[in-house]
Amino acid sequence: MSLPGPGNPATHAAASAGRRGRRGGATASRDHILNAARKLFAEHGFDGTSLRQVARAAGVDPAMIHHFFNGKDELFALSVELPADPEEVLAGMAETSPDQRAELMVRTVLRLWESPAQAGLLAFLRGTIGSTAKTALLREAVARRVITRITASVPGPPQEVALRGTLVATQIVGLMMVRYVVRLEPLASAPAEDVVRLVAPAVQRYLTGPI
Amino acid sequence: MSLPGPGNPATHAAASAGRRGRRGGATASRDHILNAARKLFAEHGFDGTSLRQVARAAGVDPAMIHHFFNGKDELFALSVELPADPEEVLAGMAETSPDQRAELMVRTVLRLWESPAQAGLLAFLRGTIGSTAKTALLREAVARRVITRITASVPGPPQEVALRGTLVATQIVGLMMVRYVVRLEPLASAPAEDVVRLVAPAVQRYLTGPI
DNA sequence: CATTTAATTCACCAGGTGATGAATTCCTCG
DNA sequence: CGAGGAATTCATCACCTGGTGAATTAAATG
Repeated sequence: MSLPGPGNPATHAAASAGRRGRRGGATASRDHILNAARKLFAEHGFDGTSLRQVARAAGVDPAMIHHFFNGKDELFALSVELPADPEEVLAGMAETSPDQRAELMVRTVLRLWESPAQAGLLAFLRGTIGSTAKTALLREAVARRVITRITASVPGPPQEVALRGTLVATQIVGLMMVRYVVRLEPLASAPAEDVVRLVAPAVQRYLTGPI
Repeated sequence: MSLPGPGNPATHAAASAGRRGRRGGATASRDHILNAARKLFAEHGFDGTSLRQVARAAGVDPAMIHHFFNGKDELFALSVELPADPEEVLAGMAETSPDQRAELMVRTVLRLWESPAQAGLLAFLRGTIGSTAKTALLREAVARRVITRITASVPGPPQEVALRGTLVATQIVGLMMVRYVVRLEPLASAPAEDVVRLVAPAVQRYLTGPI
């Protein structure tokens, strides 16, 4: 509740319910829609969220969504975009020595999930895991983009390095699921520093330890 | 494709399309429906699967589902039931020494996911992660039932033991997600023995190692 | 054989879905 | 001031959803 940004929705929308035509003053409906969409997509996933729900939460007529955005897909895409550039983050990975990469990875994951991106990430996860088709896309993206960067310049035969990459994924994905999706206590409210101290060693072993 | 059990659906259903009333011979429609439901729920989750899809895949009139089952919820429940009794499995956990429990856990998880229960487990995961309400239920169940069994008789202050439990969950959940839901290679097709050898130590460290 | 019971199909219902087009009102630019 | 464009609402559309009730046919039971 109480995100920063445009204030309480449905203020003049409620005041002028049933009245047609343009409202006075600057409009914030687009932002209201985006905020409501972010929240609802994060809570119920793509299929579980209807445009009418979004419109209701934003205090806005359902048709406005089609006025500002081209249908549900574009709304989802625009409300889910990450604030950090993934390429940039991943480039930083490859530039760090493999021996200290685990700590950087865990730190990065925590920072990302504790930023305003959390709603978007949740929406992305929920929407993606919900269907096999989207899961396949995720698999390709993760395999090609993420895992190769994470295992860059890790010594060993390629097949073994690839295996290390998926094992690292195992630990990182599990951390995200338990701490941010299912929210199991006491891990969910443990300080970030503690989490880094606890799980980075496990990640490091998968990445460069004995196998 | 080609599960064991009742043969090709839609055989006499297709042969007698449009003809009303009871068919000759023994009927297998109930099993056809259950099989189709298992598969579709596993692929698309609860909300992502419609009764009409199930009926189409089973080669059966949609109304048959309501004839054999009491609505979508009962169909889901009956098609998703686990072959192994969770209580029994978890009891076995508590009876094993904490020092060897990690290997047993990983073995058990792999055995379960490589059994016919896989479709049901996938359906359960997809259906559960898709909505916040069901995620909350999952959290309660996991916290109360599973984690306390897993950490039974692990030495240390309760708060620390609880933390260990969630860390273990982290690794186990990540393994399930990467190997069975997202199916990242080469982990997805690695032999079970290799997986046990690779991830059981990490789990064991979380459970009884230094913290 | 007659009666009951189960399996199957069909024709619906009320409600929700994403989407479209017209009508209305206001702001901005000339 | 007048014209055009942007914001807003309303009334729809076609489709899909889970679910119900009746009609038809076969099997099981007496």
